[in-house]
Amino acid sequence: MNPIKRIQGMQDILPEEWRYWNYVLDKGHELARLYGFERLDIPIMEKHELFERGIGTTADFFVQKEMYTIEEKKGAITLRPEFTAGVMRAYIQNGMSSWTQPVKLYLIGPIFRRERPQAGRFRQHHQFNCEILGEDDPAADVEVMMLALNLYRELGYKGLSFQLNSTGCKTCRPAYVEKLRDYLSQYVEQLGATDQERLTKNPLRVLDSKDKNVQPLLEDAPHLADHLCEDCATHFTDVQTMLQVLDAPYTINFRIVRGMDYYEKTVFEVLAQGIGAQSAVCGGGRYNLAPEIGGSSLPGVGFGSGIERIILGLKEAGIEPPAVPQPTVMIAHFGGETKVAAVKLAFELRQLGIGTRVAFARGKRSLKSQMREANNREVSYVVLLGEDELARGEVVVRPMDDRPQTTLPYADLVAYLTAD
RNA sequence: GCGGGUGUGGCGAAGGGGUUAUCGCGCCUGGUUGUGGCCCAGGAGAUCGUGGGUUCAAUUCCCACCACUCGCCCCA
Repeated sequence: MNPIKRIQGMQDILPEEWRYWNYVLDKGHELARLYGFERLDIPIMEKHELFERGIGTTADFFVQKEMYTIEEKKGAITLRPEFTAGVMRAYIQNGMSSWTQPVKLYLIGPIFRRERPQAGRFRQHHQFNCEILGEDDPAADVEVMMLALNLYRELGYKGLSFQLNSTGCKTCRPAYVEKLRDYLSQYVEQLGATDQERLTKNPLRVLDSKDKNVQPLLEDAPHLADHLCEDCATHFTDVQTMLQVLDAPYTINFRIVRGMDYYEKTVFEVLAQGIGAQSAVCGGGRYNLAPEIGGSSLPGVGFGSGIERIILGLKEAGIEPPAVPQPTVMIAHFGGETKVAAVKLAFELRQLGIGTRVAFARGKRSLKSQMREANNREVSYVVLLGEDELARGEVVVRPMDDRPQTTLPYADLVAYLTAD
């Protein structure tokens, strides 16, 4: 029988990994609260149509990333490949427009994309996601950006900066896209097959091309930032002004064009080292996608950050999170009556908040073996309950460091254990 | 979808056409009638990824497949 193995691209998160996870998640919760974001959870599956309409079928993301979709009698359902569309659905469905605006939400959970896995990229990964809904103030853009930046800073990342761009809006983008198309059309011959296809379907994406032959052509390409309408231009300037005041380093990168169709105005990424060939730990921007999924116009801004990638970066930088604390006591016994007493004592200690393990054994088990287990588990004390001790109402307490062991009345045990 | 790399006890590795497949870590037992770490002795644990081919003989050579992994693309 071949052992059954994990599905490709999916991970087990083992106990030793959890100290990293807890470190990151605790900081995420803490910052979210500090910035006034409230937690939202949504289902990991939605109707396929939500993503189809929300993400946009011309988006590379939608076209190339296979989603995990199940055909059901009532229509196709899909494991979420991102959070934003589901958040918008939840906003509309739960009538959040009647709440005090803006609504600030954060989410933590798994995301599924059927890509070929590699370092820093998985088919199931987890994101920490923050969204501000119902607000078009550029200060909101800056707030989510700073939340992300401070998350990484407080975790211990160094040398962080934003890659920033504006993708304009429905008013100014079409005119720019035509200019870009005209410009690029001169070089059709030199474009690769995918870039040629993009030129017709979504010319903006050519700016993001990794094709080394195409990159030189982009040197003199028109920049969207120079063709923004007044509203978008002001917005872009305001964001930059605030980032400067906050001493947040950023680089304007006209090639940042994100993969989802719904972005407008601000788009940004935060790059990090040490996550394989991947570089973005965080991507986000401003959008207005409620109309696509059947709601009224609603501005939003937010980011998603890959938790696995944050952790890879931490490891690369040699940042050590605190260890998960272990129980401090292990109770050893000699079976029979003494085991029953050990089990009882363990529950009493736990009631008092003292982390306790009991040595398990179906039959006889040597004290040596129990001591070895206690040593491996790094408990601070072994409490020994033998026949004699039980009869006399005593316990032997054996500190696992250099201190001598002592025999105590049962009643004095807690005082001894909590003394230091 | 396309390329590269790797598959040998639980984990990490070495090896090599033929006899009992090696080492380290981990695990178990004993040395200590009821006392861990260090040391010593012993022990359990492997269809050498799967299938086929070559050969008197394959875990070793060849082919295919599968899995894992890294990269392209794209993304968190």
